[in-house]
Amino acid sequence: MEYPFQSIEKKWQEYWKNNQTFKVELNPDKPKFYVLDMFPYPSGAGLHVGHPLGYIASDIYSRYKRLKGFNVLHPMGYDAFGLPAEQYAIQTGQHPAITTAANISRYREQLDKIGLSYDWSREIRTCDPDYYKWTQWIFVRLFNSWYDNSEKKARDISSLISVFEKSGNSEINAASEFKDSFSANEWNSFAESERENILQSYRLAYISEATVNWCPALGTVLANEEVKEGVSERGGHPVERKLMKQWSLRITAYAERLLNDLDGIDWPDSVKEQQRNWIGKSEGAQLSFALDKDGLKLEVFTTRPDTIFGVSFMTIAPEHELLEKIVIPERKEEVLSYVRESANRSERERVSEVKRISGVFTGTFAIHPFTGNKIPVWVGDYVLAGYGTGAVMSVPAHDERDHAFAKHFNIPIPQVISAPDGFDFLEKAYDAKEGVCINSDFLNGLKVKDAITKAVNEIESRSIGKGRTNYRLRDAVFGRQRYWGEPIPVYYKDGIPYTLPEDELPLILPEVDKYLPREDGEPPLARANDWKYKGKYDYELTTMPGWAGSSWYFLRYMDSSNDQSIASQDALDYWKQVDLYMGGAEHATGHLLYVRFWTKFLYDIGFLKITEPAKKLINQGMIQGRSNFVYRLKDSNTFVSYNLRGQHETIALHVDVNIVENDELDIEAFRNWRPEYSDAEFILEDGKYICGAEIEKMSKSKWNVVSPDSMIEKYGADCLRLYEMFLGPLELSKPWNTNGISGTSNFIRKLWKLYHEPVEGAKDLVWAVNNEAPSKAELKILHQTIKKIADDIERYSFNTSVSNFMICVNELTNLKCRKRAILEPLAIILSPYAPHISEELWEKLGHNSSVSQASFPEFNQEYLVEDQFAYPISFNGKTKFNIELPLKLSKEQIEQEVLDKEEVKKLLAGQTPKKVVVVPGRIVNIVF
RNA sequence: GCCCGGGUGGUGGAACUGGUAGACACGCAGGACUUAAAAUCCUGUGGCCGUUGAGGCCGUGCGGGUUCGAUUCCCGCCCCGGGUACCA
Repeated sequence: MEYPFQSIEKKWQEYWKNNQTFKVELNPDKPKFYVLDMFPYPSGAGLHVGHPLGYIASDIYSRYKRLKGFNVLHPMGYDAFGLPAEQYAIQTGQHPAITTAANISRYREQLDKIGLSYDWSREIRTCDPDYYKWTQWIFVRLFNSWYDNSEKKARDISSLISVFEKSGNSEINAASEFKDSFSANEWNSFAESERENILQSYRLAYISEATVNWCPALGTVLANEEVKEGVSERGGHPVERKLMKQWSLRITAYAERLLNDLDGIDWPDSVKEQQRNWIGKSEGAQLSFALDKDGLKLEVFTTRPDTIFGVSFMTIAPEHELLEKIVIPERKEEVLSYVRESANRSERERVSEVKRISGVFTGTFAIHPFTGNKIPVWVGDYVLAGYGTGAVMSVPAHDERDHAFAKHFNIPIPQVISAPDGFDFLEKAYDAKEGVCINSDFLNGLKVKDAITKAVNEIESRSIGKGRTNYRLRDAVFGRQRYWGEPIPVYYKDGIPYTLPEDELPLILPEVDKYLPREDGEPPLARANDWKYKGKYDYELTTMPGWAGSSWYFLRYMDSSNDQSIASQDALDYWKQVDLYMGGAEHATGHLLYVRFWTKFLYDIGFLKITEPAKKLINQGMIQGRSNFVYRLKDSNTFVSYNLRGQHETIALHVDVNIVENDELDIEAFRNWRPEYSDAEFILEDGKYICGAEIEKMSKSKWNVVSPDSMIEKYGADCLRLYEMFLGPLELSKPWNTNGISGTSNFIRKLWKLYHEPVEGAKDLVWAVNNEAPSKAELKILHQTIKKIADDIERYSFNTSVSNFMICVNELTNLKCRKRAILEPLAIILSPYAPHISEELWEKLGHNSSVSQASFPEFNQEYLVEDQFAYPISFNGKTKFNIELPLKLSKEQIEQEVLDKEEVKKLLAGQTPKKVVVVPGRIVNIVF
């Protein structure tokens, strides 16, 4: 019998569980290493073969680090609050906690079968009150903090209040939208509600009236990154703009630090770039244009103050607060109807009709601060209320959008920056930051970059405005009108929000009769009976968004059962931060930005000593599905094989890939698959039914889901692990094709046969490892492999490791090597990849502890030293043949030896080489 | 449009700092074993021409460049995947 993977894999999974092999404790004597997977949302569909890709890679890395002597923290848990469980609860009435728990146990079963070396004693679930107590705790801390721009850190709100009491707000440089100023006396005379209103515009967690993304179908608001192309990321429902009272987190206070600190972390460039774009820093100037009315001023933000002499009109957003005041009576009706029209445009329309140009002249003029010219003020929806000042100075010659607007409405396009010869300003704008200023008074002749500096200086010295930095990043809307999330620990007294005292946390999610919003539109938590703080104060009814629990979970694993704190100071000091973080690229601007934000906040309040959650991040690629199709003749139950389908009129139908092998349909299984196919007829080719195939997303509806369970049942977990790695580079997306798995399956059998041999009369293979001394050749193979595997793992090149193991086993098989001195180290280096078979071999080699406690063998260069090298001899760069030469020869000797060879002389045919390039140990190139 | 990735055999992919392109595997073809099949093992397998124990030419998306030598570096273009979208 060959390698019995079923029994052996089960045996070791039980061993690891019973012996708590991967349980880890603080150990100051060992260097630590923290490997984290992005924890999954446990969906009802279970894992498909794409999900474990990252888990396997990080597991290999963890196991490797253990062998290298590190104390490895490698935990797993569940992002357990979320919409699918709640949608299911709405449909069925089943409490989402029940569905979630069931899904979790299914996930756990699947994960266990893969042989992952998690320390399960540290498991967390974000929906567990012992966990979300601390999520709420962080919220309370955010509520009680403000951001001091001078010190560039968050500080306790009490420090702000004491400044207000002593000197009002004039000396405060805070991240706040509060514009007015007040004195200490005024502050002290304010009523409590008035004070709190002011404080709300300083707190890092605050409630405010804000335009939000409202999704009627989901009955909740969504954050910007949960909206993709005008529809909800989950479910694809339309999203509209709506003004609502909302809890938000002041992430904008951290914009600059979130941007700068990207330089210090080893994350994929694409993720860093996405975060940079999302934060969207732009430097320029804010300046005001006087209006020809009532002494009003229009504030604009521009990144191109160098083009200020090219302004031919101004544009303000339809929502601009000055609009009603400045529009002249004759135009009022037209302008207001335009404003109404643009307000009613849904987000989807707005996004899909980007190129539509619309706007209306307000009848008012602004005065150019330098020329004194009158400039018409327009309203146009291409200007966004939420960015900058909601108004722009339009320079059509040098800005694409202004150009389109000017062209559409026949507004002049004055050129102020020199452009290349023949540039047609009627056709498009010249927006490159290259050239010199022209027609621009004191800026004439300056290059763009210098002109920007000069213009800002001039604007400042004339007190028209000043240099300013703007960010695209918006504060994060934090409340969700949903049931299945962390309650926001806030109650209201006289309409003023107060947070619960920290020692009264957690605020437990109450039971409700239905998971829908109440009839009056209040969120589901309004249905909870007698749910009041101290029996009389209303609680906040929205819950936290999905990303709350995941914004700090990496810390909880460090000390997951601590009931006094997020984690003990010892644990935080020891584990510090994640060394390797593995997860999907889709979290680039959501989770990965929030977790950085919370980490910095916890640092500011002195809780952490680190400012970034993860040193190194790897995005594993997606595994796509490979769908199979059958072709049904129109209006019949007859199916025609792939290559014959052209002769008929057919419809392609997805067929379950699990009843197709190498694109050949299992006809019996197909008939049994669905009742309507039980009497299906087939038109075959060569006696087979061949299916069509296509690469698509792996999903139930496309019948192309391959589960890890079915692969493990058929081939074993080690084989699946190896194959997932063998598919290609970790970061690349690639389609799953089960066909190739026989390669790694063969490898495991070959490996087993290296340690075992057939014996006459015996049914099973017999243990065959001996204690003979290894040969030079065998040692060379082993040490080459040790070096390659270590190098591969260090650079996360797991696919090439698998090839290298194959090469090693092939070569040792050819040498019939059964020597312990070779095969024992091999079992260790293989164990991160194929832990079950390695444990079994390790035990058979006579060890009574887990191979995970062994040491990674030392690589010894001596075994690789060669004295001969087969030099490739090329002529004019083309390799013709090899010549074996001693490596100790000098360049000159090599050249002489090579030129003396008959075959070289023959190819030269009497010509004298112009040049001979000799790279010792590499190549000889003869140029003639 | 802009910003990232990426284009190598029939397929997945390899090639570390510019040095023998196609490792390893799948698939395919031929052979051995077998009554037969499966499994296993052996051989071959980039293309074209030629040979049948000769060899030659072409070849890493396309066009150019640098170099003794380019899949690798530079310039221009094409295609595919992902992100983003009026951010002034």
